Amino acid sequence: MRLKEEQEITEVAEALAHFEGFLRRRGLKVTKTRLLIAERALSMPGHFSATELWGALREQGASVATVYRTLELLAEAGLVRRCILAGTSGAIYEPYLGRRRHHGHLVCRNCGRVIEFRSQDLEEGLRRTAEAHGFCLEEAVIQGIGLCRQCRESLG
Amino acid sequence: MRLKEEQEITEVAEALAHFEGFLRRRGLKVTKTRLLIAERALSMPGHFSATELWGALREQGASVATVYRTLELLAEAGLVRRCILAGTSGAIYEPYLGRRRHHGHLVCRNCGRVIEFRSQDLEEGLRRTAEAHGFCLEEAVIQGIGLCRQCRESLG
DNA sequence: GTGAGTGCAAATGCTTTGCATGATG
DNA sequence: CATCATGCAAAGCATTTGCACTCAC
Repeated sequence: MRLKEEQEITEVAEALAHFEGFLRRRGLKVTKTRLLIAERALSMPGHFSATELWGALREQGASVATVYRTLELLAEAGLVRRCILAGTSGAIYEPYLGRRRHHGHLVCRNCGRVIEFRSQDLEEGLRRTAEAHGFCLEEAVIQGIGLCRQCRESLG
Repeated sequence: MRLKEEQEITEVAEALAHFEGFLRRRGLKVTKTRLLIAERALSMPGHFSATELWGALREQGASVATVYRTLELLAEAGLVRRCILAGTSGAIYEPYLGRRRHHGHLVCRNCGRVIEFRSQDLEEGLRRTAEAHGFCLEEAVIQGIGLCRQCRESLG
């Protein structure tokens, strides 16, 4: 069995290859900057904002504008997901690779903690509901807002 | 059986009473401006942005700042829900009264149409998942992004 | 009367855009 | 070598904040 770290590296590499294919299919250019941004974004350990990603890249010469433009492409390619957490005014993204797909979020409204859970069954239910409306489901957002165990106790 | 319109008026009136109680319980003041904004927000036919609501109120002298401040209170009182639709950069709200509670959204990524569906069963599933993590679920966001029937057909 | 609420305008922060320059196919 | 991508800086919005004035309690 491979180490978890190796798996992740492989996963990111595969995703980058996928991204290259996506760019070519759309007649877009495969540039160093795009690959740089994509790699950093896909290697992020969890949720991140565009500004945070930029912070991790600006020393390498990437501009905010390009970070935003590339995040959009990554989202369209399905490699990154834009998600919505409580209390944040800006957009938050997360890498959306194999092992990370099909999860939902439980966001604590008190401490901001985010708990991830497997959401395949709920997504399946949502898919059926969508079909009943003639709607073709491509992506599911399943999220709960409330209090995590700790805050539940500390707030009484 | 009462007319639908009458029901809605009653519903808004009840919600306003609830809001007053909420304000008093929190030691906040019941002001004309707050009630004005609340009434307009709760009477909105569907989803709206803070700016749209302000547009419907500015002639009556309410300022943007107060609209934002009051929307926050309404959300805390559970009378308005902040929801997340595709493609919008700003926050979108919706009245969240009796008949409208417990629904999810299917958002078409092509035309922007929003289909609402009853989500009680899915919410129940989410609640169980949350409990399993010791999380106390207060609000559920269940949403699908994809293509509506029309766009599915027209895009081939 | 007193403290909270409000309007106003300025500030902030995130995101997008226009344009000249540079890299890719 | 024609185009598309990039960086930079400026513009655009949505949202928040500071402050003097006003109103609910």
